[in-house]
Order: sequence, then C-alpha cells, then structure tokens
Amino acid sequence: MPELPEVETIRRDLEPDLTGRTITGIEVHHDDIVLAPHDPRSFRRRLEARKITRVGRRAKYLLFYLDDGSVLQTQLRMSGRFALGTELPDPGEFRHIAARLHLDDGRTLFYDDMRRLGGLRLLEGREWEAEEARLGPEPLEASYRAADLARVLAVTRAPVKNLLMDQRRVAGVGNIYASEALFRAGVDPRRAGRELTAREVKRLHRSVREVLREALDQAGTSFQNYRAVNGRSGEFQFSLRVYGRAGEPCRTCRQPIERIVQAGRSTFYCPSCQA
DNA sequence: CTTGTACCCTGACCGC
DNA sequence: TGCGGTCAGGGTACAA
Repeated sequence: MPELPEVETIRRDLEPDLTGRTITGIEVHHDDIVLAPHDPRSFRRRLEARKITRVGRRAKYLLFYLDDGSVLQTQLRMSGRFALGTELPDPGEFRHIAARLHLDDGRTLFYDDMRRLGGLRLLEGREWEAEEARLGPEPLEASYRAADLARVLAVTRAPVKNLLMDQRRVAGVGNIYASEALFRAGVDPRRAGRELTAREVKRLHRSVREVLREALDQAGTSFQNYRAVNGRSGEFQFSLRVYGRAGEPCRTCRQPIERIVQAGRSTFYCPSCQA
C-alpha cells in the first residue's frame, strides 16, 4: 500500500534508530514473508550478528544495508508496517506480527503484515544492484526531467495511468498518486501515453513531483492500512482531490468524480477537468 | 518486446 | 447476525 512518500517517511522514522545497530536475533512467525532467494532458516543464519550500516529507499522498497555488503530489501506491498521499541507499542494496531528483528540496544523491530503479500528479502550486494537496475528513475531527484517522462511516454500505447504505475519507467508512483498527479495535470488517465502533447507531458512531470513532495511533507496518506513507524498517521488524505472520491463533487468544478478500472486497479478522475 | 488478467492474503464494509 | 460480493497505497507469473 505505501507508495514513495509513505516508504520515505518510514525510512526517515527508522534511520536514526537503526543506523549502527546490530541484529542480535531473528524470529520469523510466518514463513511466507521471507522472500526468495532465502528460506527462513538461511535467512536467520545470514542475518544474525549483521550490523545495519545505512537505511535507504529505492522506489517503494525500504533497504537495510548490512556490514557484509548484503542488503535486506523490504517490500511492504499492501499491508506491511513496522514498529520499533522494547515492547510492541500498540498491540491493537499490530495484530499480525510476521517477524521480529532483535537489536543490540534491547529494542525490537517488528514487521507486521496482515495480508502477508509483502516480506523481507535478503540479497547479496550484487543481486540488489541487478534488481535496482530494472527500476526507473526516482521522480523526486533533481536529475529527473520532463524529457525522461517524455521518452517513456512516447513509445507506449498503454494508458498514461498504467505507465505511471510501471516501476520500470518511473519508480515509486502507485495507485493514489498516479490518479492525483493526472488530476493536477488535467490529463485524462485513459489517454495513450504516446498521444500526450509536449505541453501535457511537462505538466504531468511537474504534477508527479509536486504531489509526491507534498505528500512526503505530510508524512504520507493514511486511511486504511498505511501507518508510519509505531502507528503514526500521515496527513495527506485530507489533501486528496480525486482518489477515493467517486461521486463526490470535484473541488475545482463541482462535477462528480468518476471511478473506472484500469489494469485491474481503480482510477479516479474528473471527466470535466481532465478532458 | 508489450499489454492485460489472475493471483497471493486477510479484513472491512455494504446490501439483502 | 449471517452471508456473499466487492474492494483495498503491490508486484509477479503467465498468456495472448
């Protein structure tokens, strides 16, 4: 569920507490959250006694860089969350603990995942580099230009909404912010990527960056599953203009917001403002 | 290559 | 209160 702003918020929450900590013990309560190539047994063995040198993020992945060069990649998918403390801070909020990482300062990093679609993946540095190379550019980097978006849009017949969600073309944009960025740019989500004008591409590029930046400043969007570390809520749900607002009036023109399905996911848009 | 669909899993919600 | 259907910030395997 978390997209770039949510994962980055979690990273910022965890970084000061986890950097330099050593993992002293690992408990796995649901085997299916240990992702390939490891099984729970080798996962525990390889993680034991490793020190976390850095907490990073790429696309929607939170990354723990370890002192032997390996990388613990976490995929939160739809319902993954973290809590950190000597005890579980809010047992009512965290009812599906899938794994515990015990740390050398006496605290525990709890991984909670109700649907268990996400998980933890331990990779050699080289393996992570190969994965990383398949991801598109980070849209909040200063080096990400309208020309980068134009290049991937120009060669696709798929709807622009689907393009924005494709992690190989641009990293970190998910279902909420794809709809929100398209609304801000005034672009119909059903339009074929290659049909967008240069002017529309420019607006969309600006909107993607703007909406991600604003959401990050608000610690992300919380309405169902997403929470930052220890259950902290984001605030961007109050700034959403179309997502989840089917039938409600557009904040710009008062026409009802519509919901359609694209690639199996809900898309929300204003038929009047996004003509 | 690209594009769409099924699926993984649990829980909340809605209409009957 | 129960029951079935639908939906949920994701990603991947597979088919066409």
